[in-house]
Amino acid sequence: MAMSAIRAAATGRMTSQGGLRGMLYSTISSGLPFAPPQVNQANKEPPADPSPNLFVSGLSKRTTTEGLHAAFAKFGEVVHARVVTDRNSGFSKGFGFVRYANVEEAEAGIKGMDGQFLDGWVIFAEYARPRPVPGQGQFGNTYGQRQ
DNA sequence: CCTGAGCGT
Repeated sequence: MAMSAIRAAATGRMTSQGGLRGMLYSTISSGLPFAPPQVNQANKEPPADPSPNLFVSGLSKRTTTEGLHAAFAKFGEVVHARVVTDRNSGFSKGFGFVRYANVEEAEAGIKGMDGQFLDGWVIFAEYARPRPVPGQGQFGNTYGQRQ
């Protein structure tokens, strides 16, 4: 019904998956105080390779790791979840990462939480990109890599 | 911490 319209507008997938990410804000208003970041709908960029690692964006500044974990735990076993916060101040950057125990759960988590409301903001969930790598990094710690 | 886009301490 009405939710389907919001769902479609939130995900922006409709028929084909365009590469639009940042497009929605907290409220769907007719007049935005500032112009939208991008209107590039001809961008053909594949989301990412299927992995248990999830990249969640569009989070509220008040959303924390616990809220993210609790939200995604409903669709699968969340091994680890983290909301990326600024190292200098410690405030949320507005996005985070969620790692499921399996890729199927990750897919279920995406389909379950992508375009949904969390803390009053529409969040976007997609597969996270593989990190440069391990061992020779800056921290040299086994924080979290691909399985 | 605001303008919010974006792939991590």
